[in-house]
Amino acid sequence: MATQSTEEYLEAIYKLGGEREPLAISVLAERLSVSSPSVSEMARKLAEQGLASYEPYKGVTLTAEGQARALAVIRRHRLWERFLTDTLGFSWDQVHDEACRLEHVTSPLVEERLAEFLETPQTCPHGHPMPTAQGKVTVEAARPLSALEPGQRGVVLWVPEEKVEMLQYLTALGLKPQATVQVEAVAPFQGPLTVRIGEAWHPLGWEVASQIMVRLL
Amino acid sequence: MATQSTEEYLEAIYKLGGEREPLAISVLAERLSVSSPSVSEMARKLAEQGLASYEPYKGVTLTAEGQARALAVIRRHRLWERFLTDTLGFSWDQVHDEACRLEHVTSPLVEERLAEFLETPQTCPHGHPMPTAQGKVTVEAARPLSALEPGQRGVVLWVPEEKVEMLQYLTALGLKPQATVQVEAVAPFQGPLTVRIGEAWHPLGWEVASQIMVRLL
DNA sequence: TTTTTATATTAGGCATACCTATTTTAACGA
DNA sequence: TCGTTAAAATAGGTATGCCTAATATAAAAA
Repeated sequence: MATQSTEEYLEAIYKLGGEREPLAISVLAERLSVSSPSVSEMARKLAEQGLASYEPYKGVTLTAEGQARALAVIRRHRLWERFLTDTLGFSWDQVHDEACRLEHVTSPLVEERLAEFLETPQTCPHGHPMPTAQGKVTVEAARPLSALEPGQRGVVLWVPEEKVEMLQYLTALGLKPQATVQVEAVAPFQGPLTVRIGEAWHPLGWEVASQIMVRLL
Repeated sequence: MATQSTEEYLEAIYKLGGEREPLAISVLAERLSVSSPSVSEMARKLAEQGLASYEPYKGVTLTAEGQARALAVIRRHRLWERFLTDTLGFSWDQVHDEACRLEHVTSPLVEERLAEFLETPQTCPHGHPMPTAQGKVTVEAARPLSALEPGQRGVVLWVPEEKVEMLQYLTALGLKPQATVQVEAVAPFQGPLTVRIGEAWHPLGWEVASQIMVRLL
């Protein structure tokens, strides 16, 4: 049985792209707020358990089994987020931390019943796609809002889920999944964008815009 | 912050009566399925943290703070049990183990919203009373079904929550909270009872009957 | 090619929460 | 009162998952 800590590593590796290509130890350490030696050690253990492949100095990559485990955890996380917002009435900036704990104590049976109760949601409240119970996930082709040219419009697909202050800011702007946003202007040198959401125009820092993923209209 | 393990000890001590009088180390060890030395050690730590008073060879008792913590955990446990049965449709024999894990990862905010969503339930599915958010609990005066004389009737108040097979057996008998049961006969020497539930008569082992708590009618 | 620098690993420790084996305590019966 | 016994304490050890400090590696710059 995978420990809570193991699940957190698998989830982080997956989200940082380690299901595709070797992920640097330092990147993982940064994300999990632990030291590099701790990550090295865990990488070795994940490899021992067949959940990751790991070559010293080369980084860590999930095996098929590791990916499946990671997606199961991510599915539980996103189901709980939906429950917390849709059923208990939490705002989308409150639910990530709660779900981070609930995801590790959820049996497959509770996962299944929860999904039924929520009527099989297709995304989390931040727009990220829901992996299926079979461990598949379909990620829609997306580009950052910052990549749009002036005059182009996009539909928001997803936003970062773990940044509380940014989520509160995006709430104020109305920048949530399904919202339509038009880029009116882009300042050079990765400068701020001017975007229109509904009838309102807003300046938007490039750094923020680069984290809002959209589908081009 | 109390660890998960700490919470489990507090909960077990409370349920075994250690909120009233010193509880023997061996009783706690048996309940938690750990060795006596492990319990001794944790008893000392609980005392250090001000959650229990502990005198070697005398047993362990919860302090006011320890009781409050224990009741908070028990409240979360019972709220999750209600959620799992009432909202997700689990049977009452499936929910204890799930709730045992969920109870340790539930913030006060989730606890509060969950209670609201469930419309402030007064008991768990097994009939045990719900502690309030303020850490108070009212336990109705009860006696075991085995203490009734032939001819006496009682209303089931609560049954053991953690014994899966017994709960399945009680389901078949219809012996659930609020059910009325009449004792028709009691065999001597702690022998089986004959009880009537609705129109049906059933033999009932004394050991089982002693764990069904009722209010005399 | 050699040196520098960033990154990662190894070495050695710590806290938690368990364990078994051994010793101590307390209570009870002879 | 003394010896026996059951319960609980201490002693010493393990695995997990962290840490810091020191060392090794690999990649980039000189």
